[in-house]
Order: sequence, then C-alpha cells, then structure tokens
Amino acid sequence: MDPVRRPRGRPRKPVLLEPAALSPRRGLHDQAVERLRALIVVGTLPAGSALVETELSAALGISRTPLREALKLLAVEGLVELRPNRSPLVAELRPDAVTELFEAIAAIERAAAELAALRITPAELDRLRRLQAEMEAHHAAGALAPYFALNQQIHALIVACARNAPLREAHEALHARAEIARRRALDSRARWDESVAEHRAILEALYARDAAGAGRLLADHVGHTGTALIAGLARHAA
Amino acid sequence: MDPVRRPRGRPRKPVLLEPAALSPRRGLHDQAVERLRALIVVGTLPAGSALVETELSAALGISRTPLREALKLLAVEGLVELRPNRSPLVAELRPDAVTELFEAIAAIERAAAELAALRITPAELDRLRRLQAEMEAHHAAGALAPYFALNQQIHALIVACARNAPLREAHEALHARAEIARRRALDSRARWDESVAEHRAILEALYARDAAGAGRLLADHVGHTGTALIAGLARHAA
DNA sequence: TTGGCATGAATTGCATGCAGAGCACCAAAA
DNA sequence: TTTTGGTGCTCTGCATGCAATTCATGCCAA
Repeated sequence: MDPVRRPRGRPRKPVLLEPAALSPRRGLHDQAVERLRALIVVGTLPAGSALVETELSAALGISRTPLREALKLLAVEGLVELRPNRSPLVAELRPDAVTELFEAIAAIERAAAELAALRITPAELDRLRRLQAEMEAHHAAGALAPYFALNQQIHALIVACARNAPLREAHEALHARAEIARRRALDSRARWDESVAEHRAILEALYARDAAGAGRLLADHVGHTGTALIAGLARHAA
Repeated sequence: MDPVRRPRGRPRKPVLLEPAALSPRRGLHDQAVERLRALIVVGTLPAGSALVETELSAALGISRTPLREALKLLAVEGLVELRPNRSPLVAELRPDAVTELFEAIAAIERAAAELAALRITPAELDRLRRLQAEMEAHHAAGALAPYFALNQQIHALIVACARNAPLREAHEALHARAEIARRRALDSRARWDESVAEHRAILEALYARDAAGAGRLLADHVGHTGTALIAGLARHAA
C-alpha cells in the first residue's frame, strides 16, 4: 500500500492564452466550439485562414484531441471547411451562400411562426411584448449592438415557442453564419426602421394567433433582412 | 529480425484503378459515422443501449479517437445522446419526437418544393417523372423495399432541386431519424395507395411550376406520412 | 436494518507519440 | 527555361497512456 496519498488535484499546467476561466463543467471540446465560433464570427479568425491544429490547440490551451472534435462540429455548422489531410479553413461566406442561408432561415422561421401562433402561451406573448418594447427603445436611442441582441432574442424566442426541437436546432445551426453576415453589413438606417415595423406586425399576428400571417410576415422579414445584408455586403466589397 | 518495417495497421489491399468517387477513402471517423448510423437505423444497436467506447471501438476495428469524433457527429444528428462522463446512449425515439420530426421535415420540404418549382430544370423534371413511374411499378407489384428507396430518392431530388445547401443539409440531418420511424411502422396498405397518389399530385404541381401548390401538397404529404407512422408506432407498441 | 461514507473498478476525457500524406524546395534532365 | 523526380519538413489522422469522474460495493455506526 502506498503510504503517500497522491494529491487529488490535477497538475495544472500554466495556460498561455485565456484559460477558459471558470466555465461550467462542460468538456474542453464543447468550450472550444463556443470559443472558436465566437472567434470566427467576430472575424478574429478571418475567412479563408488555415486552422493549424498545433497552433490553435496551443492558443486555446488545450490539446489537439478536443480541438479536433470541436473543428468537426464547427464543420457541421458550416463555419469551418475540412479538407482531408490538410489544415481546415475558416469557411468563406460567398454572396450566393448568404442568399441560400437567409432563404433557409426564412423557411424555418416561417414554419416556426406558424406553429408558435398555435402554441405560444400568454406568458410567452407577454415576454415577447416586453422584448419588443425594449428593442424599440434601443432603436429609438440608436443603440445598434443591444438592438441586435434583442432582435436575436426575439427570433429565438419565436422559434422556441414552436415547441419543435429539430426546427430549433436547425435554426441555431444557421445562426452563427447569419451573424457573420450581419456583422459585415450593419448599416442602412432605413432598413433598420423598416425592420422594427415588421417586428411589430409579426407580434400582432402572433397575438391574433394568425398562423399563416405570422409565418408569412416573419419569412418576408427575414427575406428582407437577407437582401439588405447582401446589398450591404456588396457595398462593403466595393 | 525483420528488416522490413511492416505497417502496423491493416494490410493495404491492392487497389487497381478503383474509382475514387465510389471509394472515397475517407477517414475512419467518417466511415464510423456511416456504419454506426446504419447500425442504429436498422436496430442492431437498439434505442437506449449504452455505447461503451472501448467495446464499440474494438467492434469496429478502430481506436477510440475516431470513434469519439463519430459519436459527437451522430449526437448532432440526434441519433446518439451524449452524457458528460457517461457512456453515450442510442437515442430513444419518443412519439412526440416523431411528431416534431415530421413537422420539421414537412416545413423543410414545403420550402424546398416552393423553391424547386421555380428552379427545377426540364431534365430534373424528367428524372422525377421516371422515378415516379418506377416507384408506381413497385407499388403495383407490392414491392415495399424498393418502393421506399425510390420514394426517398424522389424526396431528396426535390430538395436538391431547391438549390439551397442549408435546407438540403438540414433535410439530410433529419433523414436518419425519420428512417428509424419508418422501419418501425411500415404497414397500412391504404396509406400506401394514398401516398402514391399524393406523389402524383406533387409532380403535377412541379410541372405546372405552382410553387405554393407544390409546397402545400408536399408538406401535407409528409404530414400524412408522419401521422400514419405515429399510428403505426402506436399499433406496434400495443 | 439503514444511512452515510470510504474504496475500488469501470469508463470517459484529455494529452501525447508516431506513421504517413501533402507540400515546398531543389537538382537534374529535356 | 521548363519539367520531372527526389528529399525533407510540416501537419494531419490515428493509437495509446494517464488522470478524473462516476457508480457499485462494502464497512461502520446509529
């Protein structure tokens, strides 16, 4: 028998970059997914750049194994492009891909809005109304960043109210790429005003439990957002 | 002594001009995804069973590393349920999950049909017509298995004709779970006849490039299939 | 008996080693 | 000069080893 009890704590090695501090007990691969997604969305890892496993794992303070798992999951999300025996690339977001992306989001949100109109509870309607009011306040104040956050919450809440897990997961999977597009082209005051008005109409349709109307309005809203973004991207490129 | 260093892995079989398209030589993790998916769909790995990494990796003849990557991907597809620090489980398919699943598939296929009605080429329409004829022949002959295969091909082709990668990927992701439900409840002659008729109507709407009609018909068709399957599952459980 | 805690086996999660694929660079031939 | 073949290096893909976690068992006390 070993008289010396080994110390229970794992030998922590010094972590160079940000050590994923104080996160809930999830695995490193899961944290890596989130951190990498954030880095890609905000552009710290620019589109087209190679993701060399040894470099990235060192930068994240983890080993290659969980990193590889994370890269595979990000590839499913379309944020990363895997190549056999080659370094993965941060996926490029081409204009036609943005078109398809917003077509798909519109399709999913339309269906979600139709279901939500049938299934949403009064409490959820109330929460939507409060979010809408808050969002309009940010709009009035010209606060873009919080506006976007609220806007995103509202869309997510409507999808959640559809009570359909596959639809919600598909929606979440597309969200990061849409966010990339939004960040690249967040301009046009006119579109902003229009968007707020469209949100009002959607909310009213949900209150009226008008499934077809809510679906159509939301799909159109997403479609308009998409075309506006593509226009913005085109301006950006020029 | 052995002067010739032998490779540690499997002996490479001599490959003579094997078309890479048919044998893409992908990584072990990718192959593991397909093999596990097939094993789960046909029920060799029954719902609720624990997937112990060491056992599974030995059974598949691979190590735990690619197996773990495969399990993570199957979890995204909803075929496997991951639990922190516990063995993954083959996901159970509860009746309400089947309902949601077919709601989601109907939503995606409706959107796909609407887009396909606008974008489908004459050649694709022709191919659809031939597939439909072949499927009807199997129906007339009472050949269930090839009928199902053709049926799937038709649905996949319609989605492909929408020219929308995210929609197609979402559709594919849901396919395996739907297949599980189908295999559990493939009965009801009456529903079979009805389904063939519905396919005819969908095809006609596509020919007429009636986007709304094609979308509605296809969504209803998938919805009917879902309710029939749930009824079948209920019979099965009883 | 029963509740609580320690202990050990089983298994996951992560790190790391190693072989091979792919690429760059260079030399030699055309 | 262009092309072809070789050579070395880098990086991926996979296997394996080790620590940490979880669960089951058993012991002790109430």
